[in-house]
Amino acid sequence: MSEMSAASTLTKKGEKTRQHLLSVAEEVFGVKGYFNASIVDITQQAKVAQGTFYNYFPSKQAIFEELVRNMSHSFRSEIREAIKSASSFEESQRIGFRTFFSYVKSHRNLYSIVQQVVLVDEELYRWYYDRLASGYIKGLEEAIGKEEIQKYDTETIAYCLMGISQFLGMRWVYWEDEHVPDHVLEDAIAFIFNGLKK
Amino acid sequence: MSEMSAASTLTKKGEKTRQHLLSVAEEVFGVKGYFNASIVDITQQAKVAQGTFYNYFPSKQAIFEELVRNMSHSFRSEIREAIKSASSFEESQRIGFRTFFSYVKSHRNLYSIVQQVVLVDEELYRWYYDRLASGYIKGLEEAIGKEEIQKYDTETIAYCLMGISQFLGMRWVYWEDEHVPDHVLEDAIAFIFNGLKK
Amino acid sequence: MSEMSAASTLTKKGEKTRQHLLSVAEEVFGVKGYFNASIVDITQQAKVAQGTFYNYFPSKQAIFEELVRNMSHSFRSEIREAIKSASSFEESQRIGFRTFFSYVKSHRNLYSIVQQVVLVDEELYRWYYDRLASGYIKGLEEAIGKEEIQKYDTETIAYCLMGISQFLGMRWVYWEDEHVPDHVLEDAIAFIFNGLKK
Amino acid sequence: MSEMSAASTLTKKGEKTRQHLLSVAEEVFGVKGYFNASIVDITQQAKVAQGTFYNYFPSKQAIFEELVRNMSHSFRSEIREAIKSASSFEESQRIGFRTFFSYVKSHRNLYSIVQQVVLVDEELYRWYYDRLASGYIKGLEEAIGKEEIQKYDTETIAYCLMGISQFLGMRWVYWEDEHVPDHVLEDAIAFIFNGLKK
DNA sequence: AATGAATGAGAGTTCATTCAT
DNA sequence: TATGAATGAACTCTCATTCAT
Repeated sequence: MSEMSAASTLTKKGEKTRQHLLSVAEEVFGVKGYFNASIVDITQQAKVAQGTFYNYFPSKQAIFEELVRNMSHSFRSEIREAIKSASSFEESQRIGFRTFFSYVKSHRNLYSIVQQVVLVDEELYRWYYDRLASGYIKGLEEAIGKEEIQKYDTETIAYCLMGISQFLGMRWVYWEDEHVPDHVLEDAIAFIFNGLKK
Repeated sequence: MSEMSAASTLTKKGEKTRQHLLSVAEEVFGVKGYFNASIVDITQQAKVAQGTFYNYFPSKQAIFEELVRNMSHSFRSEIREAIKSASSFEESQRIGFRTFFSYVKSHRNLYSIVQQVVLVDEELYRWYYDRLASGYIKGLEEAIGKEEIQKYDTETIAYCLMGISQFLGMRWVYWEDEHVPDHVLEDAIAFIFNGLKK
Repeated sequence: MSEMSAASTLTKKGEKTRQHLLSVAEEVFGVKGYFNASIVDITQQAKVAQGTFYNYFPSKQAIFEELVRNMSHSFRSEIREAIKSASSFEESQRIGFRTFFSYVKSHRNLYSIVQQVVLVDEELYRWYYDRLASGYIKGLEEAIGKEEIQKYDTETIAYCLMGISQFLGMRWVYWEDEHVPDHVLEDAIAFIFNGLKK
Repeated sequence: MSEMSAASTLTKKGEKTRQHLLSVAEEVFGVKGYFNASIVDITQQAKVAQGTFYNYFPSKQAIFEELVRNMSHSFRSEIREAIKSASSFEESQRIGFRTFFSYVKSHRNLYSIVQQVVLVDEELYRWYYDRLASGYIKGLEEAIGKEEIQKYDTETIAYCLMGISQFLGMRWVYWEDEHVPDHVLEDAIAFIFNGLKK
């Protein structure tokens, strides 16, 4: 439940090992998938003994969940940071989308991991999208307050927007391993703004 | 009907067993997930011996793939049938969405299975969405031809629409096990049509 | 125990099926080996149902044993026939060797089967070589009686001769799938006759 | 010493377990045969868990092959050692035969294993006899050089000699579980020397 | 803190054989 | 006579986890 679980005290060396395992696990899970990846895969690639893994994480599922939570935070904070300077709802959306896709492009493994959460821990999966949605909802409510966009049910639109970015990311970044082409991004954003504007 | 030939000849009894296994597998995979479900789970629930399974399917993955292909067909043909009578693009979309959600509601397990395909066989996963997308694209091109909607890149919009339905289905049908509420459906459709109209 | 086991009465059609299975089994066992070959391999290649097999043979081992016994007979009778006309011990040996190697060359599968007997049924294995040895012994005793060769322990020499033909057959026929080269055959025979002559 | 590296590091305890498994496997394969022996047979007799087996050997075939290679080495080095002191070709042959038979007598299981190699891995089988043959050939060439024996094709004679020892070993040591009787050994050696001498 | 040996339940799959039709 | 559906025990192998050092 706590986001920094594990042991109460860790020496510097211990902390380093722990982080190393997390980063190796990110790659292994991303490439092989949660179910096809084994603890041995992780420990071998990390060049530690199997037992070492269990000094830092209580189970395979635990390290996976920690990765997901980490990703959720880093991803959302990156977006938050990026749209800080935006002066309008439209601009913030545009920046948000771009950031999302470039994040996905450079964290392909993490993106792949999210898709697997549903099979590992449904609760966590819902948590992940709930948190993500709440960011969207806040933005939408503000824009509605300022009468920048139509008065839709914000949760509905939030899920629409998440669906759109997820599927465009899947189609271009994940399948083709390319950046989402500009004309695609422009058409998608045009579609969305037409859909939202008064 | 089946895309994979399997055995050369199947008696009536054999065909029945095979269908029974398929239907039990649908439930088991849907509930437990592909990786957590075992052949024993399927054969026990189907009340046949483990060996019987392998008289009809060469592997666990094979039966899973057949389920996905079956679903792809039945789902798309149901939609196709439903929107036959629609007199405008708008009406066909509205009917299409409704049909999608009611299909998901009554085939919860199949829906859950699709989400897992990506982890089992990525090729099949792409095949599934490619086929689905091509249906959307055809409808969009027609509507553009008739100048009912704006001239967007149709593939982009197709993936947007698939993303939207997927996420609304996930949020209300899959998580809450309810029908998508009317106000959600209406807002989503309004959003989409505003987005598309000239 | 009886060499014609199976059913008491067989129609013509039944007898044909039975022979067909035997001949297919010879190939399958020869190529894949007893343990790697399955009844399905045999019935599929013979184009009959699995159940049909058990109408004619009580078990996998039974058909294998019948093949071995058949081979033992046909092989020995071929040799016997061939050396009938020989006018001296030396000539009969020379003909015997040639016949052995050409038999092996044209019945590669049967030869391969013999090598497996030891793992399937040790008793049968000993029976096979006992019978073979007794032919050699008879010939040797005769030659000793006629003072054509030295007075060795005939069983010992019989096993020496069987070992020699077995290993030469293995080396040239089985491994290279060629006829035993003439110079090999000549050297082997020279070695043997020097060894035996007074 | 081992030709296959297996794990990167093995503690003393690990090495002990590994050797124990090898020695138990030798007995199990020797008694039941490769195909009739299961990993469970080995681990139960070794009193370790099934999983332990796979900590040391990647597969059933791998441990079998290692046994064969070990045997090949130990057997040949024992012979080599034994005939070191021989002052003539004749003496070395006599000692070699005796050593062969006493090796077989005290390593009945290993002997039985060799007979099975052909069914498990034909390449390994040929390797085994090639190596063995090359020892014989070297001895024969030397003797020919010294004009101690006739000028035969050495490979042919090597296979003859291997066949002879194999079959005598089978007949007396393997089947009767006795030492090869002296009169058999003497007759065989007489036969061979008559065959070889000038 | 780190190791790696040991575990054992459970996985997917094979196959000789039986039996009702 | 021929069929092929059904069986279930047995197989090889995997892997998350524990524990003594």
